Amino acid sequence: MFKVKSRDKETRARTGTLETAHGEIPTPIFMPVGTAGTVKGILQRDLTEDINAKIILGNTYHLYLRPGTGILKASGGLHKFMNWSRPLLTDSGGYQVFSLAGNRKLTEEGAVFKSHIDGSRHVFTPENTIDIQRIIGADIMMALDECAPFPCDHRYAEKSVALTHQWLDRAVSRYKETEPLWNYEQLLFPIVQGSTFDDLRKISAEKAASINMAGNAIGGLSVGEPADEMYRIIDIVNEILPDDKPRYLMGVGTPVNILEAIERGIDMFDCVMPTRNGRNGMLFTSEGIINIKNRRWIDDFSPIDPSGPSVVSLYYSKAYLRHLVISGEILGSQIASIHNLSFYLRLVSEARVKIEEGNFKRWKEQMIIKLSERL
RNA sequence: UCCUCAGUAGCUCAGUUGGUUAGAGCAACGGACUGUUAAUCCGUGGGUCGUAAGUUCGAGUCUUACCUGGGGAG
Repeated sequence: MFKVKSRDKETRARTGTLETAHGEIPTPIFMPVGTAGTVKGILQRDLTEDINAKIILGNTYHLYLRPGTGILKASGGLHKFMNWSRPLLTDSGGYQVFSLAGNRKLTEEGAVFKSHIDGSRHVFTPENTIDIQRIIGADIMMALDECAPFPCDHRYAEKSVALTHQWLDRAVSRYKETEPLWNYEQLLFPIVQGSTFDDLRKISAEKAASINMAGNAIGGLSVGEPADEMYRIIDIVNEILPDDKPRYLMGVGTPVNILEAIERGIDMFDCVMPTRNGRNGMLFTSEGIINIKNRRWIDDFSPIDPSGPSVVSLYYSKAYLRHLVISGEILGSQIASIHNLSFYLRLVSEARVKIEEGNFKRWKEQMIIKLSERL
């Protein structure tokens, strides 16, 4: 159940709450990515207490291959398995089918793919990805889709959308004819596709809206297209997606991307950027974006981020974090990830406050400038 | 003192029977990363080949002397 709390007067931005079986999620929200049942390098305790993540992702593809549905079922679902009591969302594996391009084949039935772990053959269908997500016990499940590559021609995109829609119908049927395994409600979100083609995006948004699920997702963006293209598509799609349901922009993005999308009416985000880029030395701070590996930080003993999105941001210096990352120390990855995730969570939290205060637009314009700066 | 092995990039080392602008890994420096196949990947700089002489059309490669280091003998 989604409730809109307040709306920005100048833009499509809004705040709200999404109720799930494991708790209420304030929106707009950023969801840390925890592919294999872990947000890489971060303890669940830090996730709840320091970062204050309201919901995290898991991935059907990865969890299905390892540890496998047997263990997930025996453990009582992913929440229990990983000791996470807040909401979970699982991606259907559609994106993996896309990113494993060389190793898969799409058929009407589903996606045939080879495991990146041992090369074994598997098939994902709209039906079995629902079944797997039932076993995982995700509060929000995603329908299997095809994430078309960019660039792709209209013909390919049209066929891809048709396949995604056919799969969507089947996923919805399976969803409706099955019960949750763990005695709590699981939501299912459809995914809008259509590459950068306005007509296909409109058709796809209408399709998603028509099946009347608890929320809707936009996929197939930030796959290489220019940011302006992405913003344009978001505008087109959000014009059509129901306003009283949450809109989830999958896989996005940079802090700037997120603010631009919030302005356009997006409520939910996920992205590997704060964790992966953090591990690789990229820090998002109130002072700008920094590459902590650069020599210039070698003797900068000021806090990682004096504005302190997390305790580690204030507790450790840039010079120390540089030393850790340069030395390949695990703690470096952890600190960078905790800081970046906290930065992202605080960014959306501030956005919520600004929307409610009625000065989102002005705040956003100022933030964009700061967030684009590279030090 | 003699014998022997070795000296090539900051480090550890490749470099065919002599044959073009001497390579690698690591380190350094910079970059990429957007529903994670990523503690990953890409790029750049850096060498009087221990020194000096010789042989040769041509020497990191062969010869001689010396210097430095390892091992051995006395």
